[in-house]
Amino acid sequence: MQSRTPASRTGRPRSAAADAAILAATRQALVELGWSKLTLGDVAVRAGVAKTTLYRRWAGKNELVVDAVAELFDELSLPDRGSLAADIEGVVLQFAAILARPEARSGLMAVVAEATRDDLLRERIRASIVERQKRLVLAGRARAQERGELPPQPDAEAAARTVDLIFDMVAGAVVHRTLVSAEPADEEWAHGFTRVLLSGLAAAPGAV
Amino acid sequence: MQSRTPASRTGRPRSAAADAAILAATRQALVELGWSKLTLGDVAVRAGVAKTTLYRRWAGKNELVVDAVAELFDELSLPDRGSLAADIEGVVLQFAAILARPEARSGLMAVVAEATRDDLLRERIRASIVERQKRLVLAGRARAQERGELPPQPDAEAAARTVDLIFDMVAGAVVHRTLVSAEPADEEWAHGFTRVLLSGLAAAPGAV
DNA sequence: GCATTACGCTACGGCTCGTAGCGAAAGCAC
DNA sequence: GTGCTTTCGCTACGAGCCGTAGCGTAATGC
Repeated sequence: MQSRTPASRTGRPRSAAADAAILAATRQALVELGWSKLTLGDVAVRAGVAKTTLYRRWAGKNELVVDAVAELFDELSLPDRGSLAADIEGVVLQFAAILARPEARSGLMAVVAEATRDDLLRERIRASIVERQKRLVLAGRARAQERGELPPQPDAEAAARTVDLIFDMVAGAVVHRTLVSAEPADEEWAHGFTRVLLSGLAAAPGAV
Repeated sequence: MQSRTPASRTGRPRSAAADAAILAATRQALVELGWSKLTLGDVAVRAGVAKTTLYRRWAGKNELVVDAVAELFDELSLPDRGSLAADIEGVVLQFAAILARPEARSGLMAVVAEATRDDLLRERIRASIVERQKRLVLAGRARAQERGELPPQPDAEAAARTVDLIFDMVAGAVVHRTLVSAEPADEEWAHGFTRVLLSGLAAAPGAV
């Protein structure tokens, strides 16, 4: 979390239960209050912890919310569904399920907005959230190449660019659908999205 | 802006210059301070206006920033570039140019995050920002169908779903690329994106 | 002129912030 | 057990911002 393991072998250890309680209280406060009305004092009361304890562990609201939201992405996994199309739909639906939670909706976008002016915060988000998502894209792509559904890309640099592009397309579309358009990214939508992503617009725009 | 035109035919009229000064000051404050540290008192000082004047016109920080950012989208247009691919690249690059501005980056995502808990705010964003973007997608699609690049879709409901999907894919990808991945959505990226959107992943994943 | 509305200015209570200081609690080494 | 170290809960504090009220003045239409 806060990367505190170097020194301090003696003395009273930090309560792991307090960490869990604080992060859970943060998510609860995000649901009930939203980002802007969330205060650290309120979180401390909800968690049954002194406000000073909170400030000893996190630098501020931004870092706290990033960690609280990051835990929601622990459940991400990519079971092999047999085809590239099915794998993509699986990733989309898992991501959509996380973004369907109100604590993820109000928290995630807010910290991304703050990260536009804070490089350390953006790196924290990248390491604890984005990287986990990207791993799913990499895994799905590797499987598809083994199946022969996608041609191998020997050029490492070009392959990295492609993965980044796909990742931005998948994650961006789900986020935009959920937060801006405010419509659910359900199975029907995921199916249509996968069809366009795989075959393109010109291919079969009619059928669903 | 604040949709104040119904009554009030007499009395001192509201200063249009003050509106412009306030919105410009808001954008400047967004650049220098970011969303979370922006205060309405500071904006009032920058605009050379009393703080009470600000509160008479806008309900709060959210509404003010939406209007300030919305003005950035006035420049959106879609000149006919002769082909669907070129039109898409044009839309992507125009959207990317707006998101390259720091006042758009920190402001837009923040209000979207707030809108997850405020239906009126989301409607305000939809009407003043999203709708303008979507019009470009609709125009590009209509042109492509006239050219024969895309088959016509007689089913109105299915056509609307397709437009929504395309819109979420285009806008979402640019936003994610710019804000989350924190990489520029330049011409090379727009080119690769357009190729995937039109032809799909399986088609030609190698060449750029 | 008169009525009406917008403006600038000042002042205020209320809330949150982030920190300091203190005594008590919970571990480890001996 | 006795000490040493670190964390914890609690209280209190100055600072800053919020959103509003009140008042006198400025700019319109009639």
